Amino acid sequence: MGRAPCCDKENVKRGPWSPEEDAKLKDYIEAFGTGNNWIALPQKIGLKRCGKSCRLRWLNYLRPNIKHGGFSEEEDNIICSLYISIGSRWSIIAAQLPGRTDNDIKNYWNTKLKKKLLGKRKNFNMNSPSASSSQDTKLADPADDNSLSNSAMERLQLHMQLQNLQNPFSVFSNPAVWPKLNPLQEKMMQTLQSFNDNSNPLFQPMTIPQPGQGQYDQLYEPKLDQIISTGFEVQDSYVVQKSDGQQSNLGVQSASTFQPELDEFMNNNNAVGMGEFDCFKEIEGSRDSMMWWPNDQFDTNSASSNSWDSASTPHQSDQVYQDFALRYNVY
DNA sequence: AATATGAACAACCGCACACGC
DNA sequence: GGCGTGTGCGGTTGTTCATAT
Repeated sequence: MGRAPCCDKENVKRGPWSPEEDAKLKDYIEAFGTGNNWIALPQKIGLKRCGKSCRLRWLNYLRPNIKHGGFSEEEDNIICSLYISIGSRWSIIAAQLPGRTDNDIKNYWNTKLKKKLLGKRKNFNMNSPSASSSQDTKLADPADDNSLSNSAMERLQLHMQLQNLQNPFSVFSNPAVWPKLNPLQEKMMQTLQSFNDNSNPLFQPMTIPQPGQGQYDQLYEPKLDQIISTGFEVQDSYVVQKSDGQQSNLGVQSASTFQPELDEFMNNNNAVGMGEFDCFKEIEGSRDSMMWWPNDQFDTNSASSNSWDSASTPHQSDQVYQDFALRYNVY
């Protein structure tokens, strides 16, 4: 038996909200709050809307202090840095940008930032006749012009590097077969390599305690809560400013280390000499075949799914934490 | 001027988690 | 512990507007 629908779809209005509906919802919530029950709310105020729709409208549009459009360069950089680090965790990224919603950031990324970052697909298709013969390309559908990566290609490089560090027998352990990197990515790799010693916890993911273990509960869970909570904002240096005024350095080296290059990159400054990304040609379309996680964390039964598909992860919140822990010095 | 195409944004959908019973 | 329900989230679709042909 499937799950009961959250509302009677036949009798709820859909589509764009009218000013009158907005006013009703806004006035009520400002006066009485949501009552922790979105499903019942539309009935209370006489709106023929689904509760989920009301919630979305409030959170993304009507809520006070919401900013729309006009993303600053600084916000661009934060979004890009965090996307490279944690992927499409839009709610977490949004928590770093006061006044921005996850939906807004997601749309902004999909329509503008991604293109700004990766360049136009058509251009590098035209410029890379060899791409169709690369060994990885056969894994993609070359006719699928929408196969522009859903995750930043920079992330792919970082994950490949992690694969190498954790599985020396992996194909990714052979630099000779790696895609050619652009200068920014090369610097990322060099920096990551420099961390590759036993003293750096960044590359000891297998030592991370699991939920339920004392060390996890005492050290990691509270830290994760702290990271995910909205009570802080990111400074330029990625030092976390908590709501109580205290600062906590999360050590986001993978982001801050590359900030100058990222700034330059985002400004479309070609001083670093990358008009097109050779590595993107090489690995274009190979994302579906990539294992983004260490082998022992990857469910081979769902190998076709991407790394963010919860079906491939044993427990989403645990995976969120491990994702953070892999990239941030959360110790 | 009419039509096609693309960009931007709003809204919806379905899944998974949290939580109370 | 199992079940039902509300909520949060990310992916996707729909709509509108701008620009190109």
